[in-house]
Amino acid sequence: MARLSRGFYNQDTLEAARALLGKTLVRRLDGEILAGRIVETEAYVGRCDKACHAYNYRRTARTETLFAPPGTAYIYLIYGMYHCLNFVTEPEGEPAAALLRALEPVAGADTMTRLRYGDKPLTAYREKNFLNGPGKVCRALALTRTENGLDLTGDTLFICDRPEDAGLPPFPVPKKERIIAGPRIGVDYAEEARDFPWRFRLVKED
DNA sequence: AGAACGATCGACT
DNA sequence: GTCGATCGTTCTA
Repeated sequence: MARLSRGFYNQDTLEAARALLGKTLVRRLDGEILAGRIVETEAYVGRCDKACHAYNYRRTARTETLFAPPGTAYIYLIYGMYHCLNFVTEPEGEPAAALLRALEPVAGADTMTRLRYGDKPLTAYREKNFLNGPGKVCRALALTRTENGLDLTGDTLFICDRPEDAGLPPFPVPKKERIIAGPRIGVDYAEEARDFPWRFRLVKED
């Protein structure tokens, strides 16, 4: 199965965050394949970014994963009850990562729905807000701190250019799409970094 | 040891 | 639009 190699992650974080849009994230869970098309990311760069956990190379038990080799999964607990998944970028020792913010479901939708909503009835509201947030994505993929540090070149969690690269049916890609950049969500405390246009979304053209 | 806070979400007005 | 849930991480002392 053709997946992104370590070399992909070993690049500038802003470039990686943009390049991840449209790619297919694959999660293997109990032999089943869960997958989604990446449609929203954010960049976090420890060297220069006060919103990054590892700003100014701050090294703690939590941020240790950000110093790992590129192509490592950085997963942390936020607000005491949700998790966020990041893809570590840049050469080892440069603490930086792309945060996964949203997916379009590609495979394993039934399982993802159950992980996210249990037996609650599916409403239009829930359909619309299925995978459009970092905590939601981690819930639907059953990712917690247990998976922190996973190697993205392994078999449990990885990224492909297209669903076919993981043996999945093709995803109907919209004819016209563009990338929208804007300020990141939830980093108002981060002084000048709050305004960095480091949030990237893949949106359909009108 | 204690306190403050957070890369969120869903319920509610 | 507002607000509370909930707890690990981090810093202070």
